[in-house]
Amino acid sequence: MMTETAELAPDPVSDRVLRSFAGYALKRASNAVQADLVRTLEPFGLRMITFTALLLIVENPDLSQTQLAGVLAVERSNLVTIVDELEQAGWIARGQSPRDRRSHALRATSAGERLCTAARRAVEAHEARLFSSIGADGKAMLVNALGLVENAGNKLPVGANSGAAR
Amino acid sequence: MMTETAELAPDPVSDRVLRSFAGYALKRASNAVQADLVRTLEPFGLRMITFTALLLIVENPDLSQTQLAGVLAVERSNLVTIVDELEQAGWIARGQSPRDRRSHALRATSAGERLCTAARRAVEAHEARLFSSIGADGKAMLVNALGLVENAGNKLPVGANSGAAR
DNA sequence: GATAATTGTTATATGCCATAACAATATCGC
DNA sequence: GCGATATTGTTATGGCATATAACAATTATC
Repeated sequence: MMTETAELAPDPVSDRVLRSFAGYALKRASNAVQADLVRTLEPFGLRMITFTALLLIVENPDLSQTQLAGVLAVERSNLVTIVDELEQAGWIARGQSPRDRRSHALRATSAGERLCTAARRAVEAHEARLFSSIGADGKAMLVNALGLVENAGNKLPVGANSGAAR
Repeated sequence: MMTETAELAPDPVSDRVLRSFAGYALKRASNAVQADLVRTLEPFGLRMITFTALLLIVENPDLSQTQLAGVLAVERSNLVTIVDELEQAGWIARGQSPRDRRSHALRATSAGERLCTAARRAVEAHEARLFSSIGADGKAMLVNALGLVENAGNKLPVGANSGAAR
């Protein structure tokens, strides 16, 4: 939980009280991993959201914008500029859906597929670099534990209406 | 890594390709924990950032805004409205620093200390609820592993200049 | 004493995210 | 078959978080 603290300041105040919360450790680790991921993707001209979108389009040719928005957990209106960015860079194309003239069929271009392959390798190297410190067994346990914690977080107390976490 | 996916859509596309990344699990768990924390703090009229600020002020009476901004990892300019919010609610007060007329000495009021105690208990219950699924040993291992991953994420490759993760 | 740095504040810009509204199109119910 | 309803993608807009710049008052340094 909580906001993350920086590392240096005159007369720094301890974040020891925050470190008693596992949620704080979770947030700090998540932020560090994301910051490293941002640095990893920057040379490819990709942001996290555009890399994820490209990867999903490569893996699911002809998916619609509504489907992509769903799996990315973003509003359809906010997906438009994400898809625009990938299209304008020449990495994907909006095709006509054969069954529904309202829909686009999103496909990666050859350039997009090549970029995706290269970026995915870089992301896998970023993951290997960050998670090698805890070993393969440690990583498997971490991912398993995170899944349990996520499920617990998404289970609401009695009386609360369910909603997607963000 | 990556953006999180929602749970329901017509013809949903699988996020299986994303689940191969541990960073994705990390982000999903972090988002679920944060969403639950937001729900936990809402009845107290606190946001995550204001709860953390209040907790730090309670634990460190007379700290300055610059110190608080440092430990919260926010810009001094953006701390102003956070402190305003706590002050206007009557939970903290900006006092004169005895040694430096530029500085404020931030202190919690009695009401602020009581609110902090109650909110902290609720946050501890939120943590217990979310992390009980992995047990005390599992939680300790998780926090340890997260620390290692965070450290690896903050270690930059040779040639990169160091910067605070966010 | 002059200069530089610090503290807190204000102003501003940008990006992200949410909501509303709409045209074109598809589906549903009668 | 037709009217009502829903869906898809887009545009517009507002709020929030975050970053940067500039400034006055004050402190620290040389």
